[in-house]
Amino acid sequence: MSTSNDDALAILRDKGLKATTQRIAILEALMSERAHPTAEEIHDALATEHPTISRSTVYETLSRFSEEGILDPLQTGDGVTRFEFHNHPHVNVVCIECQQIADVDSDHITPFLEHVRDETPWQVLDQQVKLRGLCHACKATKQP
Amino acid sequence: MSTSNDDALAILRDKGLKATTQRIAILEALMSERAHPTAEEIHDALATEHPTISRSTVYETLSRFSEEGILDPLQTGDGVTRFEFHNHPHVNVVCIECQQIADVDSDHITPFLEHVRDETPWQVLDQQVKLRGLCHACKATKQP
DNA sequence: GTCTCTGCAAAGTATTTGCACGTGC
DNA sequence: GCACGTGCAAATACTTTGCAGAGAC
Repeated sequence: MSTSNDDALAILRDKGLKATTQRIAILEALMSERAHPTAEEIHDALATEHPTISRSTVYETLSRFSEEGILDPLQTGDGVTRFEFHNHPHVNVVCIECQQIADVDSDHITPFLEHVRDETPWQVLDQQVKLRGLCHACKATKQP
Repeated sequence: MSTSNDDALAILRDKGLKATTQRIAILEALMSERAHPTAEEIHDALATEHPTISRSTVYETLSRFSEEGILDPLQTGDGVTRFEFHNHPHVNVVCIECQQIADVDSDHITPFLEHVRDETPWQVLDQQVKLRGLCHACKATKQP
């Protein structure tokens, strides 16, 4: 039993979700990934270890996890939903050329979000800061 | 000729886009709307005045306008893309119950975004801050 | 006159649904 | 044992494409 397996198990238990093989596999995959995979990519990535896992299970599991706040869904504008493991507040930067996504940590995020939460009369549950631009490689390609 | 018509015309000219009846209609609709309509909603809204406008024209025009920075596309998580006229930086708050969207202005946004731009090595072209939560009405319904 | 835009229908793609079976607790 | 989760296939919904004709400049 790996550590990440135990971690995944603990998270599921904590949320009162049944710890099935598939859910643990999906959660482990997302915890170890630094990428921001799509439902399809996760499905394909699990195909080797779990050849029988179905698309609907992956979709169902990902949306369940998102509801529970275990994952953050992220829409980058290319029509597919990407997922990342829910971390401390951070900024996602999306490259408009290669669709790559990176995370930026900033000390300014938390105080900023607190300000905004004070300024809206709504009850805020979740937040997302997204930048669009050009990554190193694509910037270089565009300006030779 | 209404003022908003002239405004729309000026924007199209400025971007070097041909000023067709359909484009002016779509742009006017989005400039006067305080809402954040979907492509379908825009198509339906224009049906009375322009019964022959087609879905593909609306989609094509909206994505063209987004490319040019005239509009901001906004994905709220319900699977459809919404559009708003490109304003000064602001925060979008999305109600997870009724899918309503509101805008929040905050003096803290611009300085915050400047900080983040300094903290990433990427070339930032555009930014979006999105909060998810409960609007007044839905909050009241949830906590009677 | 030229080139871009429009409209139609048809295709493509991500995601959801219904339902029978299987599995964790 | 019972509820919840899974897998399959088919359906749905949003968006895109190809192409002929029309309209802006």
